[in-house]
Amino acid sequence: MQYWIFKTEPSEFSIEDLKSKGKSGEEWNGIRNFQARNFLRDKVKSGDQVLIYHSSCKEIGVVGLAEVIKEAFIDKLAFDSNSKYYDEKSDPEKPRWYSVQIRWVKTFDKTISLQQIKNDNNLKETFLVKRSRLSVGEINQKQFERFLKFNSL
DNA sequence: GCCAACGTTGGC
DNA sequence: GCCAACGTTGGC
Repeated sequence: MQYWIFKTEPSEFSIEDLKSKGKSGEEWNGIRNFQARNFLRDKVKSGDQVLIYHSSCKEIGVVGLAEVIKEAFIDKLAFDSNSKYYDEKSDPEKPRWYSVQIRWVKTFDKTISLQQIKNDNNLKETFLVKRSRLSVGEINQKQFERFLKFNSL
């Protein structure tokens, strides 16, 4: 079991949008950063736990939990010239970008704010603080449990 | 809306 | 393969 944080702008796609997709979940697509892509393509596995983080919004922070229900598959938006995620350099014979499927598990009662994360000795070591441009990143079990504990406080 | 940080591109 | 220029992210 591995633990991840996926970032999203709630004005584009929020945890409530994910919740509305129900058990079949939603494709996590549009990731256009190579390191994040490598995680999605090579490391993220079915059953992995995913914390959802809202960025570029009023209440920045970790807002809930999801889980992976389908491992890496090709992100077809890269081939759609009408999509904002179109990438002319992605060759259908040799796809560049990948998605995974996740489904909503729970929405936290209260957002765990970036400020709280920065103030926590354990959580301040996460990529949310250290590598703020990365949109998909791994956290360890201890950090994951710390997030859940924050929620239950 | 500003701007610092930083990932990506492309010329050499 | 270096690195300057460029574009984007994301907190404030």
